[in-house]
Amino acid sequence: MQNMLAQFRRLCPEMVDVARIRYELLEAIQLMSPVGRRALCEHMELPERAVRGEADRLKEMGLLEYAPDGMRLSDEGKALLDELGGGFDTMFSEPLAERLRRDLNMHHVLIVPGDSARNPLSTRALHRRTARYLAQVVRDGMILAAMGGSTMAGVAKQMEYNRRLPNLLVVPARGGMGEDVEIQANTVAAKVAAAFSARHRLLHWPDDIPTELLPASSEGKFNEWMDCIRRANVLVFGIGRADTMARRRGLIADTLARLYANGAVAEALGYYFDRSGIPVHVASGLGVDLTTLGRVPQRVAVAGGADKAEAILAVVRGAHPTALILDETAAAGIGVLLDSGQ
Amino acid sequence: MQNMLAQFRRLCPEMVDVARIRYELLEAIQLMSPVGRRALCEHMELPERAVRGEADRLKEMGLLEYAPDGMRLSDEGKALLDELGGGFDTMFSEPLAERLRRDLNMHHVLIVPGDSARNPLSTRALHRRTARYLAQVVRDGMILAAMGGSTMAGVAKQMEYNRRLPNLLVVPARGGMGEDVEIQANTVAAKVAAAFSARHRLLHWPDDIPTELLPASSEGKFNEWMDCIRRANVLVFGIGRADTMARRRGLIADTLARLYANGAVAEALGYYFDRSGIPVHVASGLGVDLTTLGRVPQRVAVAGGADKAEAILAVVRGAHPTALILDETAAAGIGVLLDSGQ
DNA sequence: CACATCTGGGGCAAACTACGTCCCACAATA
DNA sequence: TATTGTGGGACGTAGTTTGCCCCAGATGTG
Repeated sequence: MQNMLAQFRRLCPEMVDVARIRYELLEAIQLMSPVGRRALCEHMELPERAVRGEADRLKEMGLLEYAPDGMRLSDEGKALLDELGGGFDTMFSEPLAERLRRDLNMHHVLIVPGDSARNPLSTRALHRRTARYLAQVVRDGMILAAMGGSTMAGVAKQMEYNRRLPNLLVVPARGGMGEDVEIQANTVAAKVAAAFSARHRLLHWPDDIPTELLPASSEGKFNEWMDCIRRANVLVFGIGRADTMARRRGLIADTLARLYANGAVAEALGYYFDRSGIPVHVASGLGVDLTTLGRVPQRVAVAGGADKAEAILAVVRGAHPTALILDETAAAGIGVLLDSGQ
Repeated sequence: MQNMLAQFRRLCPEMVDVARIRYELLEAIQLMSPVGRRALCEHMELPERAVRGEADRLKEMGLLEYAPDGMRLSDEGKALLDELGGGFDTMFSEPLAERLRRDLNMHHVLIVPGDSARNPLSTRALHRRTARYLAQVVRDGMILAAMGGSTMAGVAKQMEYNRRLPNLLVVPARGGMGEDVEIQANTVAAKVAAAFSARHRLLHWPDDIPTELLPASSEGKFNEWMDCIRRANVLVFGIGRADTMARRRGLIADTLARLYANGAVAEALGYYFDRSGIPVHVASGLGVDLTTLGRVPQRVAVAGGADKAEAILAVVRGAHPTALILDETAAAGIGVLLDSGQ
C-alpha cells in the first residue's frame, strides 16, 4: 500500500531527508561516475564530511563501490535507482498528485516531499525536480522561454545535465527588473542555456518600459525576441503571492491599494490575478502576455510553501499551466481549498 | 505500493529499528497509560535516556502527550496506531508472508522485519509478536501447552498483557531438560500463566525418563498431565537446527552419528526431522508425540535466523504447525528453498 | 492527614559521534 | 613528467547523546 509509506513517515519524519540525500547522491554518482568526493560535494552543496559519511554508509549497504578513479554505483545500486524510477518524490504523494492533475486539468503534477518554506533540502528538491522535468521536456531545436525570480534562479542553479542541445534556444520571457542580477530572467536563461550547451538571447530592456518608448534602433532586436516568445515551445515560470511580490517590487501606494481592492492574490508572468484567475493588474507589456501565452504548448509553473496555495490556484485558473511542480505543503493546501469548494 | 516501502528501506535500513522502537513505545504507552518513563524503560528494556529521547520526539510529532500522572497517546497517536493495525511488522513482508502461507498450507504466517540472529531488536520483536499472537488466540477455559527452549523463554518474557483468564490452564509440553532453569518448559508455562493470571501445572520429571520407570505414586499426576496435553487447544514451540540442538544437549557420539546418517536437519518438540519432515530420532517419550500433536487444533511454531530456513521447512513438513512466526531472513531463506524445488 | 510511590522536568558531566580540515599515496591523463 | 583528481587516513573540535541524580508535584493508600 502507498498508505503504508505515509504512515511509516509519521513514525520517522527525519528519515525523509536522509533518504532524499542518499537518493540524490546515488543519482549524482550515476550521472557523473566515476566521481570523487569533492566533485560530489560541489554538486550536492553538502560539506565534504557529510558526503563522505553518507557515501560510506551507501558503500556498506553495497549500493556503490569505491575505486581509485572514483566512486560508481554497484549493480545493486543501479537496480535500486532503476526501481525507484527516477522519482524518489513520487513515492510520497502519488494519490494527491493524481487528484490535483485531474481536478486542475493538468498534464503533469509533480509533488516534492516536505515543506520548501521551512526545509532547504525540500526547496532544493523542488528546484531539482523542475530542472529534471525541463531536461526531460526540451528537445534540440526548441525554444524555451524562462521567467526570472528567486525560484527560477534556484531551478537554473540545479540545471546540471551533460546533455548537449546546441540548437536549443533559451530566451528570457521578460525584461530586467529590480537590482539582483541573479534572479533576472536574463541570468536564468543564460544559465539554463549553458547547462544544455545551448544558445541563448538576452533582452536589454527594463521590464516596465512602455513599448512605444523603445528606440527605433532596437526595434529589430525587440521584434526578433518577441517572435521567439511567440514561437516558444516551453515556458517556465514561478508563482508568487500578490502581497509579497507587490511589496518586494515596491509598488506605489496607489497601485497597491487598487490591487487589494480588486482582490489580487497571486502574481505570475508580471500579472496579478484574483482568486478566480482574472488578471486585475499587469506590471508591464514587455514579454509574454496572456494571449501569446496560449500559443506556447508547454507551460510549466513552479511554486512551494503552504502559504502559496491560494496563489497557485489563482494562477492555474488564470494562466492555465500544463504542468505544475509543487512541494507537499502547497499541494496539500490546494487540496484543502478544492475540498472547501473554492 | 508495498514495493515502495521495500525500496525505501534499501535507502535507509537503520530507520527500521528507530521506527520499530517508536512503534513499540506507542504500543506500550497505549497499553499501560498513563505511564512514566521508568516503567517504560523496564518494559522496553531500553536505557532511560533513550526512552526519554524517543518520547520527546514523539511528543514533538504530536503523537503523545505528557501529563503529571504519566504519558498517554494523543488522538493522533491513537489514530496512527490504529491505522498501522497493530502490526508494524506486516508492513514489510506482506507478500512473502502470504506466499509462504499458501505454499506451506498454513493458517497464519507472521514475519517480523530484520534478522533476529544479528539484531537483538529483531529477536525481541519475534518474541513479542509470538506473545501477541498467543494472547490473541487463547480464550478463557482453554489449555495451552508450551515447550521450553531459549526462544520460548524469550516469548514468555514478552508476555505482558493485563488480560485476566483465570480458567486458562498452561502446561509444559515436555519434562525437564538440561540445567538452565530459565529455558525449561516448566518455567515458560509458569510465566505465561502468570501473565494471564491463569493456572498452570508443573511436570517434575526429566524429559528423558522412560515412561515405564515412573513410580506408581506419581502415575496419577502423570496421567492427568498427559490428559491435559491431549486436550490442549494450543501448542507453542520453537524450532532448532539438528546440529546445534544435538551439540547443546550433548548427545553421545553414537546417537549423533546416527542422526547425521539419517539426514537430520531439524529439531522440534524433542523430535529430529530430516529434510522431508520424517522423524529420524526422538529424544524421549515424555510429552507431546506426533500422534497427540495432531489432536491439538492450534500449533504455533516460532523461529528466526537465516540458518534455520531448512530446519523450519522440515518441521513444517513433519509437525504440521498451523501458524508460523518467523523473522525476515528465515522467511526469505524458505522462499529460496521453495523456489529451488525443495 | 502523612506516607509511599509514581510522575515529568531539570541539570550536568562523561562519552560519543559527526564534522571540518588537513595531508598523503596513488592512478589516470595529457 | 607534471598535473589533476581519486580514496584513505589523521586529528582536534563542536555538537549531540547518554547515564545518572535530584527535585517538586500529583496521586493513591493507610
